[in-house]
Amino acid sequence: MSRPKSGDKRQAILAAALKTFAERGIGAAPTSAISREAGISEGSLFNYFKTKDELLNELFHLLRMEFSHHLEDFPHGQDARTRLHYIWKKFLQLGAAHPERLKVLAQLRTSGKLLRGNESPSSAVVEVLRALSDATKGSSLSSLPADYMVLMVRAQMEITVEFINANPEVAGKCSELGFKMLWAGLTAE
Amino acid sequence: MSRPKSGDKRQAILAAALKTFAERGIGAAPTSAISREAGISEGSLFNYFKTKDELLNELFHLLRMEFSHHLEDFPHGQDARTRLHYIWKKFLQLGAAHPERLKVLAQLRTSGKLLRGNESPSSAVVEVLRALSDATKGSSLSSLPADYMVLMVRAQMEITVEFINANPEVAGKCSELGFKMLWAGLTAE
Amino acid sequence: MSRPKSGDKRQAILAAALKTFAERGIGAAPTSAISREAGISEGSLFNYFKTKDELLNELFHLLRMEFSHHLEDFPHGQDARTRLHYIWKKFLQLGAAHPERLKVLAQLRTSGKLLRGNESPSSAVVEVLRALSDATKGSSLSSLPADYMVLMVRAQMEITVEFINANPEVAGKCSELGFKMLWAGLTAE
Amino acid sequence: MSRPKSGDKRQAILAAALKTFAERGIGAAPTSAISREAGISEGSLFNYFKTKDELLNELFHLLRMEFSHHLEDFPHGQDARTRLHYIWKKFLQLGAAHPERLKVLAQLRTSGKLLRGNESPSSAVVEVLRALSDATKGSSLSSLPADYMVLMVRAQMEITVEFINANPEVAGKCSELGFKMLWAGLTAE
DNA sequence: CATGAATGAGACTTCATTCAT
DNA sequence: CATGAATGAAGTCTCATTCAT
Repeated sequence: MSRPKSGDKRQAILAAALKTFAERGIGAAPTSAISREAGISEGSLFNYFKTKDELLNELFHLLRMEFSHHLEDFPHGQDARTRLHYIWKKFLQLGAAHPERLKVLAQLRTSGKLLRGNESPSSAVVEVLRALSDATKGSSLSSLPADYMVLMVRAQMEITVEFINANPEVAGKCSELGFKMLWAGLTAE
Repeated sequence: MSRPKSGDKRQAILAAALKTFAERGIGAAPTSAISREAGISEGSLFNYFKTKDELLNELFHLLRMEFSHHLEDFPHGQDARTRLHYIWKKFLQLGAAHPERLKVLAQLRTSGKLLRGNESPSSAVVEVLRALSDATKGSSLSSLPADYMVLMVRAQMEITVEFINANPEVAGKCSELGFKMLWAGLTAE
Repeated sequence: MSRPKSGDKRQAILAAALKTFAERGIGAAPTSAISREAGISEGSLFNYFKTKDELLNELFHLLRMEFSHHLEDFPHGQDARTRLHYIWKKFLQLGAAHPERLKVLAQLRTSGKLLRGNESPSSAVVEVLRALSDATKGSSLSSLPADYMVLMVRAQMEITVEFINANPEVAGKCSELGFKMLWAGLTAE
Repeated sequence: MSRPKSGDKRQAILAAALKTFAERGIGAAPTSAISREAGISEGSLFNYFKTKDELLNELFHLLRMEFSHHLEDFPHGQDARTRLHYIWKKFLQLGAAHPERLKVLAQLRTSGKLLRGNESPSSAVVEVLRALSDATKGSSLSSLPADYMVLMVRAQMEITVEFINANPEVAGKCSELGFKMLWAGLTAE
């Protein structure tokens, strides 16, 4: 991570990148469009991010981190289902409020530009891991790799957000029954 | 008479595109690299595909179709679980045998270059729909949109393939327990 | 000039070239479009014309010659004004009937692809020369180069045709008064 | 602050385009040749002109404007013949001094790439219009469209320049008698 | 640090021409 | 002779990145 030169400007660039990538797709978003959107000069962008790839990686990092900021009233003491349900609902809320974030995250993941090391678990993921561990305690599923189950959960949440954004009229039903499916799967047997 | 436009060459281009996209990512795969890989001249590619976008779409179409060709001994008469399990296993087998196919399919889906009409359900999807309809009959899940459930199933299969390719040592366990999770979710209550 | 292989096909190509050039402009008219318009294969065109430039030159030649075919009832015995007026009217008639011909002729002249030798006077030009020579006999204008005056006459006819095609409602007036101007100029003093 | 976008460079590009178009024809003049001639990189050209077509249009505009700059001692108060003769001579002078300018202007006009709005009359044309209006006052020619007569005058001047450039030894004669023809035509009757 | 002009390596695509069939 | 697939040079334009100011 590079040392901030002007935190504001750095944030502005990342926000501009998010917006531009969401609107035009990563491959079709020139750095010039990002800097214009950020209100800075073309050259300045490269004072904050050495290359476009570095910007991509830092944006990816930021988007993953941001989710954790929304877990402030996480119900730490409660049972696994309650905790997982909390994360599920938060994820869906954020997906509805900022559809572009997930879209860009998905693009970034398939872009082939991400460096290793961006994959260290965020605090949200840590909570998911704990909840999953509790949920599957004693079941045969507890022998599955934790990473695998996290991916599963994330995939189901992402699909649900995507579908709801495309079909808002079924938001309630998908949210409710989607979680029921998820939980039933996790507690199989 | 002139040299006939060769089906072989067309296939060679599609295969070269698949390979190049898998290796370098769609956005970073120039048509020149594809034609070189296919062993033809740069101009020839455009005798077979008017545009790079057209090539993308036809490759997408091909990859989707190909999966259906592997369903020849599909157990039509059997119960829903058996039929879905068959598709799950086939998907995992193909994912293991041709990891690049799924990677490229995912890239194509997020590329933003696909035309409408490429989205009509393949015969594999039709079977999934039927199996899901049978599986959820009488459950509250039957009120979920069919599209949503198909996306769910696909997502879970893709995640599983991806994880197995990255961690081959847990292939058996993930395949078995992954399907158990999926089925338990689908038959909730 | 090359020996005809199939006169019909040769004519078809020239006609197709005329049409295509008129519709799209010489620079934007690929040989493939011409051969398609002519109903032959792309390669065949080059059996009749070694290069595109050769086709251009032969078309130019043809268009110039064709005008002369329309002078069959040329009033050979009459006075200079009558003869020149005959040519003026014929030129305007043909220009109205086949606007694309003049358009293409002008394009060919400014294309920079014409070989020398295409400039030998057509029989129409010969008649113009004679009429001009008679008209200026005894005037100071007779000391002007004959080529210069021919160019002048042609330019005035071309401008008139072009203007009439763009403004058909003033065809009669421009035809009549345009010739009056021309003749008055030629008989100055 | 950055290097300012230099007016000089812009002029250099326009001059290079003029030269390259004159030498090779518009259609055969690649932007790479223009930028090389201008002494800049291939990409830089597009910093000054978004498109080759834009360059064409701006060059056309420039060439038309430039002519008007040479009318500074235009004899405004004098009679129509004097004023028209002044324009005739200026046109011939400039045609002799810069033969490529007229060649390129003619090419641009027939290129089919000019935008509307580039067609508003230059100040030179305005003066021609006034002179023509005065010259034909009371004659039957005054009923001709003004545009038509302007085209006529321009065509005669262009032909004369072209002929003189090809045959410099008759420059004086063509200039003098050419104008006599023009004027006699305009004042017919 | 900010700026944006300059760069030049490619990207995609077109097209005249050739030549195997 | 006819065909049209194959070619590859060339064309226009884009864009990440650099660097003079």
